[in-house]
Amino acid sequence: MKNNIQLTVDAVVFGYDSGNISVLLVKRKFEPFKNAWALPGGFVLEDESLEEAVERELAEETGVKINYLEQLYTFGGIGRDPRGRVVSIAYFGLVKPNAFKLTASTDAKEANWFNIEKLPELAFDHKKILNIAIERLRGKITYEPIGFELLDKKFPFSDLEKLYTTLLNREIDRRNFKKKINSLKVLDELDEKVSVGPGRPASLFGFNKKRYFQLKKEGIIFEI
Amino acid sequence: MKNNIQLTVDAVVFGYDSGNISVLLVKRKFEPFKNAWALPGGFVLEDESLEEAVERELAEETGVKINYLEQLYTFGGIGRDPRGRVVSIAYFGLVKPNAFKLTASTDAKEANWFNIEKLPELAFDHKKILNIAIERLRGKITYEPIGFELLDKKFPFSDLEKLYTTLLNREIDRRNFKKKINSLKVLDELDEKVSVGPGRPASLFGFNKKRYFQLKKEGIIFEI
DNA sequence: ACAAAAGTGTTTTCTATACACCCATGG
DNA sequence: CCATGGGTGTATAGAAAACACTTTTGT
Repeated sequence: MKNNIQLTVDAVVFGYDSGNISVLLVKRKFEPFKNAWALPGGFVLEDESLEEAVERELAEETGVKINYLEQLYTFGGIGRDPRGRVVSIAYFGLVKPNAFKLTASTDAKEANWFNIEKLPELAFDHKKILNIAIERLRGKITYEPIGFELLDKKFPFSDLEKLYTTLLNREIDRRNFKKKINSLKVLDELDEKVSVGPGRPASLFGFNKKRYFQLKKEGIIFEI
Repeated sequence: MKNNIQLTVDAVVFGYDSGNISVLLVKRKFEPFKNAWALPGGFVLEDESLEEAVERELAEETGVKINYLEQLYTFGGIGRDPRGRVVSIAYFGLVKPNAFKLTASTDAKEANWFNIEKLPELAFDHKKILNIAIERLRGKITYEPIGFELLDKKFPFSDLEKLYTTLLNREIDRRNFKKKINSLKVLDELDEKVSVGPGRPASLFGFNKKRYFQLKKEGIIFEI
């Protein structure tokens, strides 16, 4: 009954900042695919859960602190790793902009952020995994209020709007969008304004975690 | 880098017949959990894909011919198998009533169908897996026209209606339901009627695969 | 003063829901 | 002839979509 299948985890971690969706990649130090960019990840240890494995690998390889993590899909095709049979459980993660900016500024490291429109060649079948993750992100954001996971604790409403237009790649009517978000009651308007460059200063919003988790539990469909 | 993690697949296969949703279980012949009911499944071989493994195990253990198969979730908790670290990739399957009836009638076998409301104790964490699968089935049927996978090629409209009322556990207005299904244009009305017992004979419907796959590709949301 | 971004309501259209009676057959 | 299940349309309410101007700041 013993098989010789190796088990890995891979993480597709998205970050967002002012109109750019980026994904976290690491440069491979060893063969195969030495020097190619790849999703962070690695072998699962016998005494750790899958989630622990993902978090450990992310910490080791990138130092990025994840904000949201869910299982994406398991890839088990026969020829996907030249070293032999390797099955990989892919995870889908989101980080807040501060984590994002931090690592992004730590240039010249072996980990880096790439705009999802401008990706390098990827090792293994990681391109395929990434595409599935992007699809999931696009899909998920329309029926679950997951977008907040990518924004700062306090954010102007226009950030949220820009996130949706970027991700869905279409214009959104600001008034209708606001109406819909308001109807969910997940946003608390704060007594604080922020002003960046010309234009009227924007109120900052926070999101109401309690209400948010309640909606998630109800499996809310909110169809942007 | 070698780990000692074993990899299995498990299948949650649903069948439907006249108001009953059933799931396919097998009785375990060996320890651990000898004689307990469990999801069909087993170890993945090194030279087969995950889907091949599921289909092989299903054929070996139950003889049931699957009609629809998708990956459900991967379970990798540390203590889930007393034999050691075993990670299981669970699949979600649907069969047509004929396959369903066939095996159901082959009584006294080691494989059997159980109404999802009347389940026995299950081995391992299979109860948890099954619950997640049921959730997925309920959810999926409301936003993807997946229900047809559980019905015969030709079926009276009332079968479809009954499937939905059973699965969603609420009454559905027949006229509104018909309107909604019709608007998807996935049903072709056939020039054939069937009559079972008293009552007006029902027209038979087939479903339009072409249109159906097109909708699936579009990720249609149809919200029953 | 003007350019740039934020903020705000109303009308129209479409979709969802509620609702009840006639039809065709078997017994 | 009656019990059983199949088949059909309309009116109302609610949700989504279309649509443009005013406010506040920086330069």
